[in-house]
Amino acid sequence: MKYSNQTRILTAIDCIIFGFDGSDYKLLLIQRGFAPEKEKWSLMGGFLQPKESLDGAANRILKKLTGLEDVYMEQLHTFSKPDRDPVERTIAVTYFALIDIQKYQKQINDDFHAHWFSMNELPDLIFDHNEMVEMAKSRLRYKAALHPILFELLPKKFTLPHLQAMYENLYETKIDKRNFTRKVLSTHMLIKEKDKDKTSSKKGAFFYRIDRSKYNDQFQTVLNFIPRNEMPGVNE
Amino acid sequence: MKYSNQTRILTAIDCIIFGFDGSDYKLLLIQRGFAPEKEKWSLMGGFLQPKESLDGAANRILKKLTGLEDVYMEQLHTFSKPDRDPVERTIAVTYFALIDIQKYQKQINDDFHAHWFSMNELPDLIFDHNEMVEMAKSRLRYKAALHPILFELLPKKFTLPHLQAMYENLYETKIDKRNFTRKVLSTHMLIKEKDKDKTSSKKGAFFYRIDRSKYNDQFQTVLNFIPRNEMPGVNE
DNA sequence: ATTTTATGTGTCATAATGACAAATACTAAC
DNA sequence: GTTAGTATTTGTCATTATGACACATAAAAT
Repeated sequence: MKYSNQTRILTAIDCIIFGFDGSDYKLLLIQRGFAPEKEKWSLMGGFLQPKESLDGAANRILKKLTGLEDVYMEQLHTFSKPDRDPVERTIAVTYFALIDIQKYQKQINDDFHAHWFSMNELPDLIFDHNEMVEMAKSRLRYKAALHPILFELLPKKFTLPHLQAMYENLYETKIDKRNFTRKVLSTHMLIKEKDKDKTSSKKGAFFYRIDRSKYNDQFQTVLNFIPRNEMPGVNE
Repeated sequence: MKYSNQTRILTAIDCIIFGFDGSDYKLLLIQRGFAPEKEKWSLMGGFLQPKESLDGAANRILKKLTGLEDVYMEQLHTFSKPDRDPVERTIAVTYFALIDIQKYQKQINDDFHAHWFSMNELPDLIFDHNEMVEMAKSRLRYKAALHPILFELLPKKFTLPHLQAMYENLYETKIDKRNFTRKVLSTHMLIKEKDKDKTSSKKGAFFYRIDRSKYNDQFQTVLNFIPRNEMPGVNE
């Protein structure tokens, strides 16, 4: 038994993959290997398979490109303009993923000619992928203003200046060190290590790591690391 | 030209339609008119048509049931378990809508045997519609804690006790009148009317209406009408 | 005139926030 | 060995936001 007189169409999954290299946000893009728009830059994607859920497909696609599993990923939005893919009608379900750029850099499958682009210097993308990226950036800014989601971009050990740079960069603002540190440490989500990162200063900055249980407990809590009046970019 | 060797499937749209009758949150459900699960309660839905976007489909479906247009509606999530519809593989894109329950005219279209159910006393729904409703409730609680979205449920004129009841009911908490009023009025999104609602007290409560321009300006702003520690239900 | 009932309003103590500058640890240069 | 240089680290104070708390008021009903 089937539903009669209804149209069946393709379902694509596209992944917006974020990284942070210490000073800039990056997006992982690939060079499309087939027509149309061959060799143009694109999000990593694929088609939904018969026995697969969307979450399953997104994870499959992310793993194919990066070799990684158990990555932070959430469904973003489903795009559906009738002519968004000139070949054939396709709706695209987008996911956005946050990965530790160090961890994944060497595992990238280069079949796809993947490349990390600075989030602020992206090439033109195929179809409606520019629009997808804009929505993902907007969602990231929104969510990061309220939840400690940016921690997903960090390596196991990181410093407070590193963390602060991540927030300053995302909201294009300067934050007072003392106030920022106070707020971050008051959550008790960070554990101070004994060693320092000496790469960026002579004095060196202490490493910290995430207290995973505190992090998970407080993930839903509405935080406020950024001064409220410095959040003009927060909207969705 | 087509993509070869890929599976094409049905795309459904399902709408979670919220209302507030002055004391309780309601969901508008219909009795499914065809097999399988005929006569079981269900969300209002339909299939995506060839030349239609998802937003277009959602609005079409909402209008067919309620007669209403220009309603607050946003895409919620796309559901995709391979066997979620026993007839045939279908992915379902859900939308949630907030409407002024007074504007809904049942006589407009009773082909669907629609009925408003209390949000806390819902019948069992077909397929994965229970899960959809749970996600919508969760999203509503989350978003309403941060943005003045519940105003979309209100009639043109409403009272402060009416507004407060909406928040108290959603978060199952009591809020101090004085503190609530202070916070709400400090946004300047409300305009006091000269007349009163006499239906719920002898003294009567002044009507207010929304200042649309202030409302639009501040919609993205992160608000805090509910005491933070009273928001255990806020998560997404 | 009195009672009744929901509405409308003000104060205070505490917590959170933003603004602000000096000392420190280490390296490198002399 | 001393000094200079640079990013890191840390504390105070004034202002604002918040939560806790109780009584007067308007209008209808008796």
